[in-house]
Parts: sequence; structure tokens; C-alpha cells
Amino acid sequence: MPSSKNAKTSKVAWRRRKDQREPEILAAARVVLEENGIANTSVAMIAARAGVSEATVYKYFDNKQDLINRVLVAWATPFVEVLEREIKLVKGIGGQLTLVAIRYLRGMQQTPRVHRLYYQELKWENYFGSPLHQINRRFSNIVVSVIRKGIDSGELKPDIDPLVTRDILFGGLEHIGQRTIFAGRPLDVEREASKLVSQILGGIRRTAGPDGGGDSITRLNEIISSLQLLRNDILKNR
Amino acid sequence: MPSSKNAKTSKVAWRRRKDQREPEILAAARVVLEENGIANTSVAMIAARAGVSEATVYKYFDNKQDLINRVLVAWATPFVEVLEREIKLVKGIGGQLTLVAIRYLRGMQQTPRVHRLYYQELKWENYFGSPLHQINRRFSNIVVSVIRKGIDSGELKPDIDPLVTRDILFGGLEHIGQRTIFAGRPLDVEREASKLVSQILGGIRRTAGPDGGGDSITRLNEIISSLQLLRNDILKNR
DNA sequence: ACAACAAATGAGCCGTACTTATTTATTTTT
DNA sequence: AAAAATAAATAAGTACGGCTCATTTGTTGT
Repeated sequence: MPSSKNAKTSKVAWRRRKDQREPEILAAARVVLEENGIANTSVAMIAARAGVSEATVYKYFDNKQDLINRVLVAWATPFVEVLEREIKLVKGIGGQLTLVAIRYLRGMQQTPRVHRLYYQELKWENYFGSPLHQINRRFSNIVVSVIRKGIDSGELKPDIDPLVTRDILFGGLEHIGQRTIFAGRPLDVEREASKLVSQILGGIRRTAGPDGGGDSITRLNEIISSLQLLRNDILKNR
Repeated sequence: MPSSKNAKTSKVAWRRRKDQREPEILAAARVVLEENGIANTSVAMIAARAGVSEATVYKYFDNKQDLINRVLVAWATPFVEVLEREIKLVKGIGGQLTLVAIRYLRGMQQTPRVHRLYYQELKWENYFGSPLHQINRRFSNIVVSVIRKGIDSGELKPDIDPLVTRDILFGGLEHIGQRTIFAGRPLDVEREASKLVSQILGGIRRTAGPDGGGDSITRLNEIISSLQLLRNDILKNR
């Protein structure tokens, strides 16, 4: 053991590492929560995984719910930030909504346990105004802006309610995703996403035709563009 | 006290009432759960409200979750049965879907606390195949059959997926309703319901026109018919 | 070297889901 | 009609999880 630092480590019972504790506990919490679900996870289990005492967890987090909420915020924030950047790279309402749908369903497919935390156990007591509420709003606002711009540009019917349209989209996505999360059914993300979006678009597009509105080639191009974005991203992250 | 039965009652510490206990506990549970939410309701509180000991509750229900699920089933069953009968009295897809939407949102408006139980606290561990799952399926199947018949009759596009359409409808309804339940926003049921349904219909109707498809007079008549049904029902239940 | 500080903890409180051994109302038997 | 059998109901208790507090102990400034 040539390192004097490491030699020292073995002597002490614990070390002061104020700014490392919080992210470590957060990471441990996410792992344990994903493994067992909230109901079957005790704060003691999280503390053990993080290598600290239970009381230390309560030094950094107000209570179990606060800890859970901050796990969700830590997970959702980069997700939303990436999407906010990506959405600008796609043109056309169909492609943009498809991108949102794909990202959402992919997220559910890749981290189903985190989504379970959202749906099973989200407590609404002090939700509104909380950081978790804010990041969720940022996500939902991405869709609302797309719809609003579509109405302004004349591409979408002027009398539709952007919030209702957002509700329809997320509602459909949640139902599709929950079948996968809870029933464990396999999920063809791109197929389900484009199916859902095209059906919704059919109801709000201004120029309605026999196939649900719009030039089908144009629509296809938009969706292909969002799929390419996703593919490039997957290739990059290897 | 002329009644010998009642005189006898005051002497004994408790009485054997095997078949009354379960519905009484169920009713007490619903009241207490609605008042406090699941997290703030103990089995002891429910037992006290029902006028029995805590152990008695566990004689009739496997555990707390079982009790909660059976409260939800007891609440949902008549709701679904009424809707199954009513849906036959309305003709036209628009009217039928509007009826479902109105009933759903009304339910959320009138018993928001029960809906909270659904969304906040539903445990998915042993959900699939459970009585609660089955009654939920019966409800969702009402919508699926309406869509299927619409496709068969040629009124709806042949290539739409009835399940996706159902997901869109319930998704929209849940989002609208949850704003009311949790944020406490007021809700214009008929307005929101018909708005949502007409927007969804626009995406799946075969004969698409500039206003979203279909004869607007026909659509209006359908919705009026479902509203009349609701009004009559309200008048009857006084 | 030592005082002052604050990070971390161990031990324990409290509330609640669930169990058990026991009591007691009711039914059956004779 | 009394005693035996049965099962409804309970009181008392166990286990465990969220959370707290007094105390320990590593760290920092003088």
C-alpha cells in the first residue's frame, strides 16, 4: 500500500464528505427503488446501499418522499433538456410530435421502473409548485408550443385547444406505455408512436383528406427525419 | 323499551353479525379513505368507524390493499353497469363517446376522492386478473366496442386501432379530470367532454370535412341526445 | 496541541400493518 | 334445558419502517 491516503482510510470509521453524500445517496436510492419499488424499499436499505447510516440520509433529505421526488427530478431533467434541444432539429409538426412520442415510449421501455415510481407512488400533497412539477411542466410545454405554433402557422385548425391536444397525446402515450410497464407486453416504439401521432394529427390538421389529412409523403418525411435523429443519437452513445 | 330484542342488545358486549360486517366495513372504509387518503388512513381508523375491532377487519379482508381494492370494485361496479345499459339508449358514435366522457368526468367531479385512490395508490403487484382489473376492463371495453362497431359500419376509418383510440380517449379524460382532482380547478363537464370527443372523432371519421368530419347537425344531435339522458337521470335521482 | 465545529452515527421513539391466544355469543346436541 | 361444540369477535402483542436526538468523532483553524 504505497498510498498514504489509502492507508489512512482504513483507520477511520467514517470520513467527512459533505458534497459527495447527496449525489451518492441519490444514485443509491434510484437503484434500490428501481429494484424493489417504493413500497418495498426502506430508507435503511437506501442508506446501506449508499454506505451511510440511516440518519445521514435524513441530514440531506427532508423525508422519504422528498428523496423520491429528487430521484425523479434528477432522472427527468436531462431527459427534458435533451428533448428541448432535439425538437428544434426536426421540422414539421408530425415529426416533432413523433419525436416526443418516441422519446417518451423509449424512456418507458428503457427505464420502466422509474416510470413506475411516477405512476404508482407520486404523492400529490405538496406536488404543485415543486421542482418535480416544474420539470414535468417543462416537458409538457414542449408539446403545447408545437401545437400553438401549428395553429399560428395555419397548419392546424384554429379552434382546437392546445392543452386538450397535449392531454390526448400524453394520455395515449401513458396508456400505451403502462401496458408495457405493468403487463410487460413488448413494445414497438416507432410503430406505436407514429400510429398514435398520425391518428391525433388527423383530428387537428386543417387540410383534411381521405387519409386523415395532409400529404402522406410529407408526413412520412417528417417521421423519417425524427427517426434518423434517434438513430444517430443511439449510434453516438456507444 | 318495549322491544325485547333491543333490551337484550344492551346487555352483551358484541353480537354475531357475520353477513353484515363486510358491507359495513367496506362502507366505513370508503368514508374514511375518502376523508384522509390512503396514506393517512390506518386500518384502526376504519375499524373504529365500522364499530369493530381491528382484528375483525382482518377476518373479512386479507390485508389493507385487499380492502382498498374491494372498496374500488364496490364503487366502480354499479357505475359500469349503469353505463353499459345507458350506452344502448344513445345512437351514433359521437353521442356514445360523449356519454362515456360525461359520465367519467362527472364521476371525477362528484367523487374526486375515490378517483384519487385509483391514481395515487393503485398497487399493480397483483392487479392483473384481479376483480378490480376486470371491472376496469369492462369499462374500457364499452369504448372499444363502440369504436369496433363504427369501423364495421364504415363510419370510421378502417385502418385505425380501436385500442389506441380508447387510450387516447381515456388519456385525455384522465388528464382533464386530474387537473380537477388534484389542482382543484373547476370543470365544465359537458363542454370538456364534447370538445374532447369531437376532436378525437375528427381524427377517425371516414368522411373528413373542413370542420373535422361529418355533418355538424348530426353530431350535435348525438351529443344532445346523450345530454338529455344525463339530465333525465339527474332528475330521476332526487 | 487544542479548541471549536459540524459530519456522521447508534440507539431509540412512535405509529401502523398484521398475528396470536383468548374470550364470548350463538348453535347444536342430548 | 343444560352442556358441549362452534365460530365471531377481540385484546394484547409482534415486527418493522419512518423519523429524531443525544453523542461520537473526523476535520479545521489558531
